Amino acid sequence: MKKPTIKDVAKAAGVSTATVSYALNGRTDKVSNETIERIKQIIETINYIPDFSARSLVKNQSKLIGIVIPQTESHKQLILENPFYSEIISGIEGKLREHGYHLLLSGVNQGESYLNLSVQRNLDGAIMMGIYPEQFYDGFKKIKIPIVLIDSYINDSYFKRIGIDDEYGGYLATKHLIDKGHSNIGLITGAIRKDGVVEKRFLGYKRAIREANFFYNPDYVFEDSMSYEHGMAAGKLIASKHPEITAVFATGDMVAFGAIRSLINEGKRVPEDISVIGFDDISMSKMFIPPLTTIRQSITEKGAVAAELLIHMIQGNGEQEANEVVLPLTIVERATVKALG
Amino acid sequence: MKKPTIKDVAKAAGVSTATVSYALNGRTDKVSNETIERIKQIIETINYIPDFSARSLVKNQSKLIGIVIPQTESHKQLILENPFYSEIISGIEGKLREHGYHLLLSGVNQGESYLNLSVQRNLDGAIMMGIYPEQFYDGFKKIKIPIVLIDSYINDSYFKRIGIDDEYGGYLATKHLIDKGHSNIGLITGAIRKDGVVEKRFLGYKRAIREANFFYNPDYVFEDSMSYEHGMAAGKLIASKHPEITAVFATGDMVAFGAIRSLINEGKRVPEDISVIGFDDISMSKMFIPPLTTIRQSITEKGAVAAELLIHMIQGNGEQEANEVVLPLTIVERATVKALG
DNA sequence: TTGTACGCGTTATCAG
DNA sequence: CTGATAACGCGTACAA
Repeated sequence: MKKPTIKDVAKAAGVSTATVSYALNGRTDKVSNETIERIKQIIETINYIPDFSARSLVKNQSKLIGIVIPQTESHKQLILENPFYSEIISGIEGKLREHGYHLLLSGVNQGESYLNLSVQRNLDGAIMMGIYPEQFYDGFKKIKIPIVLIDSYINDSYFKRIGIDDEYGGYLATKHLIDKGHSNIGLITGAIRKDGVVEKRFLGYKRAIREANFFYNPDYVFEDSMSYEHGMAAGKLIASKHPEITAVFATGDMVAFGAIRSLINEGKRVPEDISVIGFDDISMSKMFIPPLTTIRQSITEKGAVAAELLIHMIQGNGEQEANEVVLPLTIVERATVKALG
Repeated sequence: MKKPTIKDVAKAAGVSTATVSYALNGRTDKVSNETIERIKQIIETINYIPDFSARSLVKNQSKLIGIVIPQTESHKQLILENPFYSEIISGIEGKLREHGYHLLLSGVNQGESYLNLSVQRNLDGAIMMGIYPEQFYDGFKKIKIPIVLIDSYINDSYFKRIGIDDEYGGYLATKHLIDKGHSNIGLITGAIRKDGVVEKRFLGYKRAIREANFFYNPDYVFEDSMSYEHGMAAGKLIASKHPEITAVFATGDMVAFGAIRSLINEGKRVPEDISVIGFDDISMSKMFIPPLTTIRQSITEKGAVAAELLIHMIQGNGEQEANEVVLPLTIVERATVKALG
């Protein structure tokens, strides 16, 4: 048997579909309480479940939220291998569900646009991570979909933002190394792009260096991608070409893992010979051996707050709220940084 | 301006909506090629994008696939912290998208059922990981939603299954340790439940032990949850109470990480004092220090194949295909197992 | 409370 | 053979 519709309920209850609809939506002004009770009974027994497609069509809201995350080069796969993203998604999904929304997780094929998806599926909103070409943002503005940006420094009041003070984080990490007596401090980082988080962390690094009256040496920054592999490559370079470097700030934990690995491969001990500090505190960081000293941000909370902001925007309570939420940062000292001398 | 509908296209093209619909679906038997061309032009210029909700309503297919993954106790959050799940989701999403489907990622609130979601959203199919109460499976059968089970030993021809030979994997891991000269081999594992993957791995462990004519000692199996924390706890126990154990088989890589960590904390060296072998080969395993020796399965492929199976079922080509796909297993020797003596 | 038009796209039926 | 008309799927909300 096919699934029951609102008509079946109406028929069984001996009322009109309108009444059922009102009852369902708790419009006590439209239907008497007794009728509501009776209808609820019937819904129970025949096991009626409203169809979201139909609802979406008439109410023009899908209760569906999209999430835009970077993809692999080939655009074939999401980079969920990076635990940072999966943790944040966890946070988003939980909060969304709490408010009756669902999460549509999709990458985008070559050439196509996420905008298409948003329109097709009638997304009520979307959460974006990473930075993209400007036209990408413009597209969303044009179709008026509420957007929350995670870790973005795009300054446009159309979007709400949630992030951390990356510059301060970079400063904090570097300062920590300096306080421990290090002066030749390497930076291993993903691509430094304008308005990206990495740029800010880099800026913080430089500020700490300058503040300590050290010489900022561009040769000490190893910039490529935010990946384990790049960490490996940079670590190797440092071990072989820059033995004077005694400490490294990796702008992401995964990068730090790679660096530590190759440093050890090259015969260095961490932290005895060289200290490493990471950034993010993904769940793996405390499990790593040695446990990673890093700048902690609450990743799951970031996701949850992003979801909350978005829901407020969707429900129209967006104005009375801050355009930007900045989450706190702390340093968590574990076992990869050692005081010098 | 609001988004263009099929009517707008029809008006602009001077044809009926039916014609536009036919053109869109490439029904060359219904519309002349020229008309199709002209309509396509117009669609381009006014930027028309069909609405999936409307489509879903009439075609009764949503192009939406659900995915059921275990949740944390509180039912608040998905366990995406375990990279195993995120990697598999990566694989699923990529393949789904390739075929024009999208992924709905949702946990389930306390008391509610995933069935509700499936009906509401008109899911075309779902992929399930983990094992659940029987009624859960029955529900899906009742509403006739195609389901692919990942890592399940539920034997019911209604479902297609994708997995590995877990018993063999458990055997392989244990045998490897035995071949390296170990005889007192501990097992650290998640809950051993009937028809679960863990049970099979456990069985493989026992088979290898018996085959080698060793004594199977129940005291050597540390069963709790498939978590880093349990690995830690078990490792500590082994170090303190069972110094005679020289090798450990952890039925999941995360568990192995935890075990190694506490073993080291307790002053043991891995692998010099005690060997550890894991299971799964999540991407983190090769990054771990020391790199984890483990039983490798292609997690991403598992997801991709699951998606493919499901799509075939949905498209009705399910019968001509195997009910079960078993992916290969290999042992990857890294640095946590050492030959004895 | 109810009848019903409506939202959007599909498709069976009918006409040119 | 090309194209139009109209009913339909499901739930909502306005006018009565």
